[in-house]
Amino acid sequence: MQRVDEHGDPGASPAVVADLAVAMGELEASEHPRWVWESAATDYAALLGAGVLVERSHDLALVEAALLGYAGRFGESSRLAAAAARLRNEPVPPDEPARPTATQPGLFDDTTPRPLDDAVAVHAAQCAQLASPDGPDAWEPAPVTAARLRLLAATDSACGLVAAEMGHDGVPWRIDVHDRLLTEALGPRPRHGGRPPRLQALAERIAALLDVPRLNPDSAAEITTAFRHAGILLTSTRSFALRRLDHPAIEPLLEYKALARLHAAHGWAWSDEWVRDGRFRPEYVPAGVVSGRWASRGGGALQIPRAVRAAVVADPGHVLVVADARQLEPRVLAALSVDAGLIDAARSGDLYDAMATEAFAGDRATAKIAILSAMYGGGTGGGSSAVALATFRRRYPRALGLVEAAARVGEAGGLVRSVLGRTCPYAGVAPAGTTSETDDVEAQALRRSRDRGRFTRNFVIQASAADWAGVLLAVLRGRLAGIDDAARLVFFQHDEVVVHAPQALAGEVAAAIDAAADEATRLVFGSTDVSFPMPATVVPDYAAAK
DNA sequence: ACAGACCGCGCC
DNA sequence: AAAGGGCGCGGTCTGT
Repeated sequence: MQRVDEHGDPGASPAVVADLAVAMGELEASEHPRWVWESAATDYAALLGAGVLVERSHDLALVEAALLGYAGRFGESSRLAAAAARLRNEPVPPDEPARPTATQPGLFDDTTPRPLDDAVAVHAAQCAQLASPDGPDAWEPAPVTAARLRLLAATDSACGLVAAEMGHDGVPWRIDVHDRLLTEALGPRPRHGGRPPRLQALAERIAALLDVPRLNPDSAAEITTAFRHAGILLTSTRSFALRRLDHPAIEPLLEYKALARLHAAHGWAWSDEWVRDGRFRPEYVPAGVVSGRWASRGGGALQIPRAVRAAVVADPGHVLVVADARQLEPRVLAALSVDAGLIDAARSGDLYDAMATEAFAGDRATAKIAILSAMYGGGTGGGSSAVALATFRRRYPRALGLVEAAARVGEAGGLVRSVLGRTCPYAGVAPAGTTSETDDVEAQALRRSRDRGRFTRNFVIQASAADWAGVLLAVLRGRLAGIDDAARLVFFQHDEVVVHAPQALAGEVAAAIDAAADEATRLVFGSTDVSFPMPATVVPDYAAAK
């Protein structure tokens, strides 16, 4: 263990302790320092196992990743060993292949001496980079100051703590409720795998209606052939395309697809694999997505379908406090662009409603399409979304100007950053399937350029929204710790949090979420007129939240 | 037989 | 109605 100051300079010489978890627990209680470690994903997980919680950290791997991105150095390893080797101008050792966290050596079971000097050196270098950011030219929606980049580093580090704690605690999950939901939808669980009764019945009905014995509805090729024999040419077997067709097999096929999806992705096998002791325990990866959104490994944690959310039930005497930031991305666009009209709309609790009243003749759906098209790069065809986008351009010129500026930079091959300095990667190779032999080279280049523009256009918004959500999470974690250890974040999904808490604390938790949203807004956007409402509902189970 | 690409769909 | 951003995952299909 080594003490360092806020610039990363070491003070006294390293201390050797007999029991690291005990020593850290004592220091945490007496001094609540900012712990510097390679990665909460490995190091904090071990500490949590020993029952020690910490307040603050500096996550070398997460900060290294953010700083590498800021410097435009994508694809380089953010592991401590790699960062230390770069500092020493030595060859960078290859990353070990990813292993499940449980089997990774952490602070507590590594038999080799920890590279304490490496950690001290890399930390000091990161502090220096955070104090005077240095990176390639990039388009920024707001100047990325040292203060903003430091906030990004602190936020990613805090999110590392939240992710480790959520992974450790797990999401409350009632397998009996889950089983009941599945049985109601699919029929009883088949004993030896295979299709549940309702799926089998639907498959047979579809086969009969298309006159193809043993037709497999999961096979796009078989479905396409079967419909061709029935006189219908399919361009795709996606639900939205099928829905428009007129054939008696369509309705059971759509039903089959929905139920088959439930069975395959979140059915009994999923429950067997991912739920233990009444908790669903996925692994969260903070900033695992280029935009800084979280990713997850295993169990599809960020895609829990509405159909099974009733299985997320609070423990006896407890409740779930569920809150999502309403229309987060449009509000981020309003705050970044300082568009007077959009800021006006963002004063309202329902931004789309306000836009509709102001500019879309009261048509909320069209108002929503207009702003989503602006942020995602839609409305380029001649359809109704193009008309909506034209109205948006006229009424909210600065907002559209911001995303179009970001798109132009991307089309020209440049970099863009989020409000806190998260930086988009350079264009990679064209994804497979986006080229065809009939295209000439220029057409392919043009499409790549436009795809890139759509990506950077959205990146500015999505990544800045992820900045805000990360700060919210970091602030909320601190506020919850001030209420009671029993009030725990158990789920986070882009713009939504779920807190599991004793019933008596529900009101305090809801107030903490509200205050955390305000604080995040002030930290990220300063004194903006845009409000970021995050109303909480107190529910017994997740399905009751919306 | 196995690996990786592709598709489709759940979530935001 | 139409088709634009980001993911993870399971099934099929294809190439070796």
